[in-house]
Amino acid sequence: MIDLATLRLDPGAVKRSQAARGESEALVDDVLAADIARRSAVGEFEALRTKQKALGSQVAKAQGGEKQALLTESKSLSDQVKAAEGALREMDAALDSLVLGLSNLVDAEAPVGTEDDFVVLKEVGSKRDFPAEGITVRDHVELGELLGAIDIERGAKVSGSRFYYLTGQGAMLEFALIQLAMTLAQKNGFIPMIPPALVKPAAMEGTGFLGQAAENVYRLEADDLYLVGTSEVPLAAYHMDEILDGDFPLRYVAYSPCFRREAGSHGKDTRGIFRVHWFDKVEMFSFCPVDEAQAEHQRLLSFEEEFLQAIEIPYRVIDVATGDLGSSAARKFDCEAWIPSQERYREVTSTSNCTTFQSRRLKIRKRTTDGVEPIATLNGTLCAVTRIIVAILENHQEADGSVRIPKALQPYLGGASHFKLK
RNA sequence: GGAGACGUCGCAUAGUCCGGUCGAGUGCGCCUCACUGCUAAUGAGGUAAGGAGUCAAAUCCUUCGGAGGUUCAAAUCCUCUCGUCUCCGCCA
Repeated sequence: MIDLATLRLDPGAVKRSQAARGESEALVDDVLAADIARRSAVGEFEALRTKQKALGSQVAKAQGGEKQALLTESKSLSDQVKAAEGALREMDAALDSLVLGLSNLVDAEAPVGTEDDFVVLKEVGSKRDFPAEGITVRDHVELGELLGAIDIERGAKVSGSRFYYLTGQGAMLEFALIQLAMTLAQKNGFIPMIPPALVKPAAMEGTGFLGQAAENVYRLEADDLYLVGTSEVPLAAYHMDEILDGDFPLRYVAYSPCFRREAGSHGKDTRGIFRVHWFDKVEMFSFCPVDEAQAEHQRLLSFEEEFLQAIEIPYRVIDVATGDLGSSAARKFDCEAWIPSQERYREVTSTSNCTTFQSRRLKIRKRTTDGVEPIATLNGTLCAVTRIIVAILENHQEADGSVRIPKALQPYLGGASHFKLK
């Protein structure tokens, strides 16, 4: 949620942000109008309520005929108060729904433009020259079959398209990745968490996933619960309605399943496990003071890079353009791993600085010497298991279809150096 | 799933039966000041959030788990709901 005080002061800035995202500028004027209407309704209601309260205490003390007269007066006032309160509630609701439609203010540093206008910040690691090694590149589906690591056919049989089984070495690889990710995160000061993957509407709404992303969210009608698409949701909502004390940044790392309907991506990445309806993920989340948020964002990015480097995957980092940011994000960096079978970089991690957008919605603040203030929230992927499996299998494949295990993962896989053919 | 108890300002609690004097008392914690060489102890004062308003104040409004209702008036009465605890049932 945008800060209304800021919006009143500088509506132009909000309009520019909306424009940069390719979203409605007119909405800003609508919000301003609704805000003025609401404030006048507040005044009316409060004036009447003050009167009613004063009269009420007179009623309590009065006797006999005087009391009857006061009661009559009070009765008619009561109707006016109810009407004024009703009007105020409508104004409140109208303003709320308008404000919730506004996306976060984009960071001034973020590249302006649409999806393709991202800026490549750097490329790290070296891509293998497979032809030079005499290797015909196999994609992860083929490798997964040869290794007995991924069973996509049966995933489809049991659950439908975009579902899979990890089997044997594939299943163990997931555990190894999680262990490595959680270990690195803990070393970096994150508190490990296993959060619930089903959440109430307030948590989903508060993290901004019921806006433009709503069509990608699974909802359990019978119980009014949502399946989370990322543990960002339960982690952000963990401190919902709380005023935080103590040391910042407050960092959590969670392992959870993630569920996505992939409604808008029919026909995209239909092969393999690159884009699936369910996968497991290790996600970082940080609560931090506003003036430290940008530095913390860089740190989250560096933790993502640390992980990719540990598993020896060539990648690049992109600064995502304003038009491709989620509604909560002010700025976003993606790490894209090199995928040999596609001969291009593909997103494997993403880190967003949501500034105070989520914390305002979720009513999370931090205590200061004189009062409270909103806090910034940031999130970042540490390991999206399926995509990392794709990257590992393809980048570390050998001529016979076996796959080299990067050193950092070996301790979690019984010290083995390779995934062997089944 | 069944039976019962409970949910109040950081924590613990009073107030609810019998509606107005309750935005709400007390203890602890915390902050400021006084006193003491320091600490402790003691004394005095202060100590929720959100909103309207203002240069800033004053002041006013909202909130007693949540949502509705009754009433001139609700922490207090009614309904529903969520959560916690105890006991029973079922179960990984």
